[in-house]
Amino acid sequence: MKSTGDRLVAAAAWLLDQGGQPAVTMRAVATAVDVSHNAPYKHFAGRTDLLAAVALLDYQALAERWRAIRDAVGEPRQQLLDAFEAIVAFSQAHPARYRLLFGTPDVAVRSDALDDAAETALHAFTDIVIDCQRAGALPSSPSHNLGIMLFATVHGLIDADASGRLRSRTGWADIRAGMGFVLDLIAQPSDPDA
Amino acid sequence: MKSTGDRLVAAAAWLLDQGGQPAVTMRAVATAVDVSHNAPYKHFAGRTDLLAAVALLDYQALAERWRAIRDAVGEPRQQLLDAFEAIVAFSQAHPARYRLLFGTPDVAVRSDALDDAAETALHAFTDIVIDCQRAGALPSSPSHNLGIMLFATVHGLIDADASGRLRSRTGWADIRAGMGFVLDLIAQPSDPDA
DNA sequence: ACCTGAACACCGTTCAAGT
DNA sequence: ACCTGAACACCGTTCAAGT
Repeated sequence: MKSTGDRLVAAAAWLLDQGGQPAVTMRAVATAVDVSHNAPYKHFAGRTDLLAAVALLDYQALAERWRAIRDAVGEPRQQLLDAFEAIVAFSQAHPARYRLLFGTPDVAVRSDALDDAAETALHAFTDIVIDCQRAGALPSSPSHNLGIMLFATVHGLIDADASGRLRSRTGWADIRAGMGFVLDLIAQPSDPDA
Repeated sequence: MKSTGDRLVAAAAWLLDQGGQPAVTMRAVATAVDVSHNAPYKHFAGRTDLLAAVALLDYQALAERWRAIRDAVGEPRQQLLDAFEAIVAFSQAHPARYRLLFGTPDVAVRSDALDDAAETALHAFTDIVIDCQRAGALPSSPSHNLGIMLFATVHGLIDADASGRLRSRTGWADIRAGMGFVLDLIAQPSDPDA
């Protein structure tokens, strides 16, 4: 049986999926777990802390997913496209939770543990970028710069898509098409080591 | 003398700058304008409508700014960097208002008028991209695709910077450095028409 | 037309108890 | 240790009046 704390986090995640941040009231979370409206305060300091707990789990799951993609067999370039696909899929299945992870925080959901988890996730992503560089599918710029630039671009396209400003302007069927466009733009025209 | 409606919009923008979305309560806006707590409802349907009015003005001002940059004398590539600089400066001076324009909306602030204004602003930005293409400073990909991709990337870097995950990972002094990196990555290695 | 005051149904959070 | 019930100071929004 899961602890009350765990059940509160799960309920908060579920409410985020159902109705976004506004739906995640402490009272609704408590009701979903069948405790009194203020029992959550015995497990979390407040609403911000509860949301941070949701974000922590999602960062960890995302890092895990990216590591699994990298460990699978396949071309690095395809693994990078799979990594894009993974984050795009998450952002579409759980928009409010995606925003909690990568959106500019309105209510600052920050902590050292959370920053570490975000760092670890971005590290798993960058590892795939590094594999692409080694395979000659991406230029040999500093990996951290290239990694954060590529992630910034998917993130930007995700936001543009979510706000409806992507499809109408570009003719791209989806964000995947956009990232293919980006990779083609920056791919080495020819492998200098070949 | 400005109308009460205009003064409410100005007060909302000011409150966004001071304390972000949470600070923009209808009551605080009303108090700032010295009217009763529900007078705003005689001018706007509700909080969402008031925020939309702020966003509309900001979209228009941004479009104006980008047009001015394009009309100034100078190299297209430098104008593009100036365009990046303009949006970065706005995001740093008015983070909550920037989020209102380009962040994924938690409370959907949307309307046809707002979509049009956003479209117009992105158009002004893309015009500068087109000038760069004509000057051979950017590849001749479809301009809409290139424009939205470049905007997505600045936006992503702005979010990464705002959440503190930029400087620590890349060593970039600021977002301007990041966009210089991006332009170098996708710039034509040599002008084929030269 | 434009504004006010009272009121309603919510919130997050705190406090004093209960078992 | 973990939970409950009452309470406080807020919200957005609505309604019935006022000028």
